[in-house]
Amino acid sequence: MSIGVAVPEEPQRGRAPSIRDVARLAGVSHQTVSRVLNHHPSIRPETKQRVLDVMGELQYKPNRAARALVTSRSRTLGILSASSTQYGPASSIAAIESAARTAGYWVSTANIESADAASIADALAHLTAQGIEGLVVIAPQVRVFDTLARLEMDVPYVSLQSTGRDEDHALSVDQIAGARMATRHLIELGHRSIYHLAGPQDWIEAEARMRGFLEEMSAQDVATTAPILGDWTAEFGYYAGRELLTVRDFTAIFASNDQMALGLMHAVRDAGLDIPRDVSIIGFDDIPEAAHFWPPLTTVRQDFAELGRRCVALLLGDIGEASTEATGTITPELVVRRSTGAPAF
Amino acid sequence: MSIGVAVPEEPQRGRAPSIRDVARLAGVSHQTVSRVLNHHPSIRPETKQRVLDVMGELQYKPNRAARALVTSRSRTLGILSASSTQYGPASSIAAIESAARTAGYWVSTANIESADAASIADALAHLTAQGIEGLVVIAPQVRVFDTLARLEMDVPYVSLQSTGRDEDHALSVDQIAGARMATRHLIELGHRSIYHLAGPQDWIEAEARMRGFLEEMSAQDVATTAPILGDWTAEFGYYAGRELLTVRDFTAIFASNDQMALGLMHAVRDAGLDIPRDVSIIGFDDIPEAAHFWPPLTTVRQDFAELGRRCVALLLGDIGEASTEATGTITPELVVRRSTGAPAF
DNA sequence: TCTCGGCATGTTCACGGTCACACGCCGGCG
DNA sequence: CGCCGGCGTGTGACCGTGAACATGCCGAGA
Repeated sequence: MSIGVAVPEEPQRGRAPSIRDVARLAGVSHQTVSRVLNHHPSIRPETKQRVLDVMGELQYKPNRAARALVTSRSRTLGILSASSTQYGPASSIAAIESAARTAGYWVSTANIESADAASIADALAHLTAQGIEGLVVIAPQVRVFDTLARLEMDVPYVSLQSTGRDEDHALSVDQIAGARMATRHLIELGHRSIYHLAGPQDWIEAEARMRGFLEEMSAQDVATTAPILGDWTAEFGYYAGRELLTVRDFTAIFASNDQMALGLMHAVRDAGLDIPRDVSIIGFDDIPEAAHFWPPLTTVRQDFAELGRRCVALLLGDIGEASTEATGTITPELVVRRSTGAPAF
Repeated sequence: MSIGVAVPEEPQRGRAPSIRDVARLAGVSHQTVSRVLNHHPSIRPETKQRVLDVMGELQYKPNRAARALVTSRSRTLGILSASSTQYGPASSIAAIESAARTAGYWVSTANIESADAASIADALAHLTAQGIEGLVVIAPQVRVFDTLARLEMDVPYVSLQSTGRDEDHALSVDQIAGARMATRHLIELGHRSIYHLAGPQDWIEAEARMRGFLEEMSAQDVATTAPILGDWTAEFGYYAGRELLTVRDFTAIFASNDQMALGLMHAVRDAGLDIPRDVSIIGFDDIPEAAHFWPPLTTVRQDFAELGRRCVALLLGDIGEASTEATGTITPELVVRRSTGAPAF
């Protein structure tokens, strides 16, 4: 297979039509055209129609750069993302893009490969050089926000978690509740020795899920061991599982995402054990593949798309575009499949 | 968990510094500053240094909009994407973004949810309204290119496959070879009744993989049945598998991507059959999870990142940015795991 | 009837860069 | 000795749009 490039025929009409071209043909001033574009109220309907007709005829399209220059508004949102190849982040990104587009905004993405300060600073510089009006961070947020502060950027940003001080802007997406649901499910099945395979702690979601786990465990008076800090990958889940199984002092594991759960299941099977008879495993996210794992994975579904939409709503509200106080809780949902069951003990 | 917005303290310095501000403080004309910015050769080193110092002091950052306006170059690449939540597309997108950034380009993405013409046209309009200089399509390309032609857009675009006429620009990424490798692997194991679960046919990759399958089958003189056209999802693989198993006149299936392979494996297990003893299954892509499926999936690895990089190189070459004739073949690689074996017959 | 205010529209300027051209200086060459 | 060309720099125009301000007209109120 190959890659092809194609350059369509060039109409050779020098330059794209500007509002002045439209104005000339419509017999009005360029400002009138500008008013039509911006839905100014005081325009006679017939004038407006005439202008619109000419615009259609000329295939006129407003020049974004000129507009951005004069208004000093880019109408662009930036996304700073890590591991954008994973289902969760990718879903949120898609939703953000979609919501932004609906609101007439553009989205520009910068991915970081490594989470070091230089890489973050570089991505951030790239985004701000573009004059983004808002920033969504889907990455190790703690470090990003540090960098953000150090760079003295004055762009409103959202994370998927309030850091505590910005509670007035908070929109609850209750991942803690999701983690508690998962944990409670295991406890209700009769498990008392439960491990938690957490995500990287500078990801606020990971931290929240871990908090939910610990809260529920202590609320139900179940003794708990220190969570294992993972990196979201199936690979890590696999090796962590192998490690854990050398001791095997547990009957269930709550993994912070489905990929790590998958790796765990692999390790458990490798050890010749049965899921869920010997070990119950629960994940988080409900990626589309989870229903087809072996066994189909019990997990917690989150609405990534809704998450993305809310991010955008919040940002735009902050920019002053809309006052959608779209507060309300997105409740995750427990999806019980076949990877969890009562302990054999 | 919740979402938080934060607006950092505003330095209230009215407006960002422009080249004229820099010029004034450096005691030169604004044009000299511009020359420094654009690395013009005829500048005395000491003048240049003075300007650079002032720029640092003022934290001067060039205004992208102003630049784009006067040069009529946006330095932005567009990505039109479908199913960007899948591993393959997401990986390519990330790679494209990274390569573009390195070249000083921005990337703007538009996702389409449904592949209907209206949705495609909308996304395309959004991207062109932004003045993109190049377009990467990761979507049902046939329809996109139709729309592109109908809209008379004059933006260079790349797809992951030459359409045949643009072979001069072709960069071979041999997916046909990959598909042939997969097929040959099955045949060499002794399989003679092999199904192919293909991807949507307006995705050029899907079509190429199917072609590879058919080519190899006929080259090896193995009778073949018509491929089944899927939609890339595990869900589809599962139902297709259930359907196929009602007849069970095959010993192996080549799925066009790993997700569909996963669904197939699920269906096979549901039928109480063993993989690979009763049915061998091979996928395509080698998503990171594939190694942890049950059984670990034999598949064909593609270098999505390299693919993305080449796309960008090709586009920039076409824009005239670089003349990187980065031709060369990206060869996919067969990864043999445990989901394939000799037929039990 | 005169004034005033609002509507519909036009004129001019500003936004922050780049580009084309002009200018003074200096050394080389006819 | 005068002309030419290149170097380092400055001047002014221009890109496409939106905002401030100006203008003419018309109807309402004094």
